[in-house]
Amino acid sequence: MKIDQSHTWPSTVEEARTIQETLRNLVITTDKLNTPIQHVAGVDVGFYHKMSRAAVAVLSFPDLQIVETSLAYRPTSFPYIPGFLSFREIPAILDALEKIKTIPDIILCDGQGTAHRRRLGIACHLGVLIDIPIIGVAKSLLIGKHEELPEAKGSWQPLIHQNETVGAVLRTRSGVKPLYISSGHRISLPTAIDYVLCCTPKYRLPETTRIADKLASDR
DNA sequence: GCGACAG
DNA sequence: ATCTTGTCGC
Repeated sequence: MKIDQSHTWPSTVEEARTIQETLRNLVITTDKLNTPIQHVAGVDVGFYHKMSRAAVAVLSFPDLQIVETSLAYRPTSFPYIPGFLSFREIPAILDALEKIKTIPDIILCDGQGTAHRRRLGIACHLGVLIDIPIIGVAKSLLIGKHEELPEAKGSWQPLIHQNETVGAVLRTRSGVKPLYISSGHRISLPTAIDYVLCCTPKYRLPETTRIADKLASDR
């Protein structure tokens, strides 16, 4: 797919913060999906030495079979700073997405969406840049609080930050640590939860992210 | 000031 | 994220 990479990336957190404050206004948290959903994709990034390796895995939906994958390498140019993950990972992800022929209807992204201090986690940032429906799927908490969660698969609780529901804590498998789900772009929280569950037939993590994870970190 | 802190 | 083998439990 064609991707506009003509913009420059910030070199300081101050600059990055300003970009977040600007882009947060472009995020859409209502459903604007292209139906029917035929393809879902997972994206992830692995690091070694000073290189970033981004992986994209496009799966058919709802059967979740691999349709296409891509890998891209690029020097890591931004450090990991909580709240600024997107500036470290997105450049390589865009390179990998550029190589994909099948444009996914929904992307599942490792990390938070709106469950972010400035409501612009990596899923929102990436979503606004490529204008594709995207869901933030994080394995741990960045911000917010929530009530205790029942042990049954499918149960969830709203994730609250500054009196606002910014995401959901979702049990994707009984008796296992929950995932933190939030809107990235062009999808509502309830719909995001539905699709995450559809992509999680067997393990804690969605098939999309499991495959992308493996591609990004396999040796 | 102190502790927390996606990947 | 990454460093790392076997082992306990369903």
